[in-house]
Amino acid sequence: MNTETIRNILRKHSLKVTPIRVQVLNVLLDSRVALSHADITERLDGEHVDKVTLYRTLNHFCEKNIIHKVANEERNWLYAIHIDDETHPEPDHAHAHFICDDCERIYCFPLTREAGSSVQTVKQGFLVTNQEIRLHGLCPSCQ
Amino acid sequence: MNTETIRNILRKHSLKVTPIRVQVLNVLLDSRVALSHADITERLDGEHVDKVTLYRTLNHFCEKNIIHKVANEERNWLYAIHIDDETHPEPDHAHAHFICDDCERIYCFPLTREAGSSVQTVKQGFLVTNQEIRLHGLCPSCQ
DNA sequence: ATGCTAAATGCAACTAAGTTGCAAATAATA
DNA sequence: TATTATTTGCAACTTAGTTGCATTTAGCAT
Repeated sequence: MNTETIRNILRKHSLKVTPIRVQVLNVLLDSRVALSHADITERLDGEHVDKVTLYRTLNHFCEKNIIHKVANEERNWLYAIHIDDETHPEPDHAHAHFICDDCERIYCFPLTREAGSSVQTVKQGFLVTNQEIRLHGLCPSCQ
Repeated sequence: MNTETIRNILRKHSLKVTPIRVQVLNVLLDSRVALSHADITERLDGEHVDKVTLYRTLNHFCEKNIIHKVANEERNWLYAIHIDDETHPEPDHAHAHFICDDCERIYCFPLTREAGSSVQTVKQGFLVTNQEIRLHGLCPSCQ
C-alpha cells in the first residue's frame, strides 16, 4: 500500500509517523491473515526491529483500534487489521475468526448482524453484549 | 459428588484411581464455571498438590475427554467438565463459552445444532468443521 | 533552520504459565 | 506379597510478553 496513505492512517489516529510504524502497518495491511510477532519480524527483514519496540508498536495500534489481537491455538497473539467498513462501524463489533486446522493460519471475517444475533438468547439470565466466533476447518489452500 | 461415582468415572476412562485425581475431578464436577490451575489449587486446600502433578492430571483428563480447556482473556487455561449429554454426544462438538466481562468467570454451554450451523456458510471456499462461540457480556451475578 | 519536549526506540533484566527430566512412591494385577 | 508400569514431587527449564531506564527522534514553536 501507498506510503502516504499509511502515514495518513497514523496521523488520523494521533500517532507519530515513524519508519517502524509505517513498515509494520504496511506489513499488516498487506496480509490476508493474522500475523504473529515472529511473522511480522520475518516480513520486516532487512530492517532490524527490536522485539520490544515491535510489541509496543502493535499494542499502540490495538489501543487506537487500527488492528486487533486474536489468540491462536497455542495462545500466542496474532495481529490483524481491524476490518472497519460501513457495515461494521463500531470498533468493538462481533468477530469471526477462521482457524485452519491444517496450516494454522487465522483469517478474520466481519460477522453479519443476523449470524451474530442467533445465539444471543442461549441461556436465561446471561446478557450478551458482544461475541467472537472461532470457526475451525480447512481454508481454501488446504482442501 | 459421591466419591464412588467419581472413582467410576476414572475407571471408565482407564485412569488409575488416585487420591489427587479423585479430589481434582470432584472440584471440577462441583463448579458451574471453568477453573484455572490456581482456582483448583485453592479449592484443594488442606492437601498440598504439586503444581506439575496438577497440570499433568488436568492434561490426562483432557486427553480422555473428561474435561476440556478454554483460554480466558489473559490466555491462561481454564478447565471445565466436558458437557457430554445425549444432545451433544460427540466429544469434539461445538462449544459456547460465556465470558463475564465483569467477574471474568467463564461458563460453558452446549451449543444447539441450529445455532451452530448459522455461520457455517460465512465465506466461500472455507470448510467449517467445528466452532467455538465466545459470548461476552454480564453473567446473572453481575447485572 | 534551531531548539525544546514529549514520545519512541533499544537493550537488559524480569515475569509467569506451563513443560521436561528424573528419582521416589504407589495403584493395579498376578 | 512381589512386580511393574504409572503417578507423583522436585528442580530446572522454556518462551511469549512486559518493565525500567537511558538514548534518540518526531513534531512543533520560536
